[in-house]
Amino acid sequence: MTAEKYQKPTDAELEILQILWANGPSSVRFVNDQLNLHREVGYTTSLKLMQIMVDKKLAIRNTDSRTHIYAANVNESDTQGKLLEKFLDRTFRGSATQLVLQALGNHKTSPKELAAIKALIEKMETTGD
Amino acid sequence: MTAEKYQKPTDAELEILQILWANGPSSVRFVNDQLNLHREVGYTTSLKLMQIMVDKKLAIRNTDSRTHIYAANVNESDTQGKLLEKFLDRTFRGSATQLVLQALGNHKTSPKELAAIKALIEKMETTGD
DNA sequence: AATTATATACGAAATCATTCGTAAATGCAA
DNA sequence: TTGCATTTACGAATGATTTCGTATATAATT
Repeated sequence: MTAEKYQKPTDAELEILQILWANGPSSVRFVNDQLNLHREVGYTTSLKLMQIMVDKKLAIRNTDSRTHIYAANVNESDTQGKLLEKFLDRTFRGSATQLVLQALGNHKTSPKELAAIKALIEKMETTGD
Repeated sequence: MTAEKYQKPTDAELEILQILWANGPSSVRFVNDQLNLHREVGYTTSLKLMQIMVDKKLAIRNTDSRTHIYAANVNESDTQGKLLEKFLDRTFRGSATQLVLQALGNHKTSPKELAAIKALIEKMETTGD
């Protein structure tokens, strides 16, 4: 299996993308250590996943040195947007409003964050028309 | 496999829950017809899924008549909340704010909905302290 | 140089979700 | 009653994702 078209990351792949997004280009060892902060994952498991991600073009790697360095090859907010789209349809029948109400209702959001969201809404209210 | 502890619905199960939530207690035939409005699913596939859902306690069924009647056994907004929680962690590293900004940013939300969200935020701003 | 540690490659096992074929039971209609 | 349609039960095939064992290569250490 080589050269695939654009594919959405699976859960395990997304977990790795998060690490690459947060930390920049990284070795398998580093990514595996990060994963193991939360749950147990074997080294070769992480390696395999990251190789698959390269195959899917979700990541790229630099093989100059013996320790290959992997980097995300997809944009964080684009990816989030696509996943959100699907989640929204599946879980909230497409109602962004319902989702937002749930998200704000269930989580204690700081005043500062609330203000930021309100600001965005107000901007949308004037611009959107 | 009988009597399981609380489990999250899979994608296919969630699709069926949506139908049960929207339409109330239903037969397999009805659910299968609804699913087939969108995509092709065999009758026994739907049946099997719904049986699994009973096993997982996601649904209950009434077997009085030959045609069993299935009903959701989990609450819609509770379920949405749990799924949201997981999605939020996986995709937005737990930042509800980021998710909300994406959700509002990407989808054209009507002025009425924006107003509703703003109202909620304002209520939270006064209550929350 | 020999040993040990660390890396990649690869295939295949394990797990989980989805799909369906087939058999058996039940009700309905001719 | 006989046959046809509809239903449930069950097991197993399929497919996708995740996990890991083993082989091999490369570098570092003694």
